[in-house]
Amino acid sequence: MDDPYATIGFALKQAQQALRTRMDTELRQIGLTTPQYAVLAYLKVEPGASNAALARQAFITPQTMQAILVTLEKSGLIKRTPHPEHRRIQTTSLTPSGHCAVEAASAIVADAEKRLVAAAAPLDPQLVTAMLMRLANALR
Amino acid sequence: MDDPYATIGFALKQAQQALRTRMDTELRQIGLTTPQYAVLAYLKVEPGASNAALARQAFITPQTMQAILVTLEKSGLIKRTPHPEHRRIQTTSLTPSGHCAVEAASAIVADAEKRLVAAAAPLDPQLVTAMLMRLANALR
DNA sequence: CCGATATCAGGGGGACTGAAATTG
DNA sequence: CCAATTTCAGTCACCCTGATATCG
Repeated sequence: MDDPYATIGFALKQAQQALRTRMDTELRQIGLTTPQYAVLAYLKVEPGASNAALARQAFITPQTMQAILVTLEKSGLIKRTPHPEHRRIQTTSLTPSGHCAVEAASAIVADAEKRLVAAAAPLDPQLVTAMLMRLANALR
Repeated sequence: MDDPYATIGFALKQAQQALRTRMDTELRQIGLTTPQYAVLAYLKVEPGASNAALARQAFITPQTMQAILVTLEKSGLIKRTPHPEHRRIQTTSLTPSGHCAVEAASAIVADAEKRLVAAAAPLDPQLVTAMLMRLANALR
C-alpha cells in the first residue's frame, strides 16, 4: 500500500465529508443538521416508524436515534404517540411544521444531488448508486 | 424527488458510514480512530507536515486538526518540532511507535479496501476512485 | 423468563466559531 | 500593517456503552 490516497476507502471518505459539510452548511439556514434531515425524509416516506426501526434503518444505536428524536420533538418537527396496540412502542410522524422543513430542505438536497450526478458522468447515476450500495453491504 | 433512498447522496452516506463503523471497530483494537489513522498515514507519506497543511489536506479547520494532533502527541505516536527556518511552524512526524501503529493498522485497512474493490466489481477500482474524487470536488 | 422497546446517565472524539499570540 | 500559523476557550451534534424499566 504505497499511496493510501489512491484507494476507494479514502476517496469515499473525502466525497462523503464534502457532501456532509456542504449539506450541514446549507441546512443550517433552516435549522437542520444532515442526520436530522435524513430522519425527516425517512418519516415522510414511512410515517409511524418507531425509534428502534429508525435506528436500524440508519445503522446507529437506538440511544443515538433517541437523542436525535428528542431534539426534533423539542423543535416541533415530529410528534411521537404511543402505538395503539403495543403501548411500549412510540410511533413517530411529521408535524405540519416538519413537513414544511422537509419541503424546504428538499431544494437544498436536490441541488447537491444534481452536482453529484453531473460529477459522476459519464457513469450512469443509477449504476453509481447501485455500486455504492454494494460497497455498504460488503462491509457489514 | 420521490424516493430519497435511490440517490447518490444517500448511498454515499451509507457506504461511508459502513466503512467508518467497520474501521473504527477494528482500529479500536490498536487504540486508533479513523481520523487519527488518516493523519498517521498521511504523515508516513509526507513527514514534517505542519498543522495547517494537515488541516487543509483533510478539509477541516486548523483548530480541529490541532485537537487530533494533541491527542496523538499525548499517545506518543507523533512528535512535533519547530520548523528550522519558520519557528512559528510546528513540523509533525511519526515516532517509532507511530510507525508501528500505522504498520498494524495497514493490515486492517487493506482488508477493508479489498472488500470495497470486490464489491465495486465489475467496475474498475481506479475508475471508481477517480469518480469519487470528482464527486468530492463538485461539492466544494 | 425472554426478547424487543424505550429511556436515563455518562463519556468521548470530532467538528465548528471566536479570539489571541507569534512570526515573517 | 498584514497574512499565515498556532493555540486556548467554549459549544454542539453525534455516536457509543451501561443500566433500567416496560411491555408482549
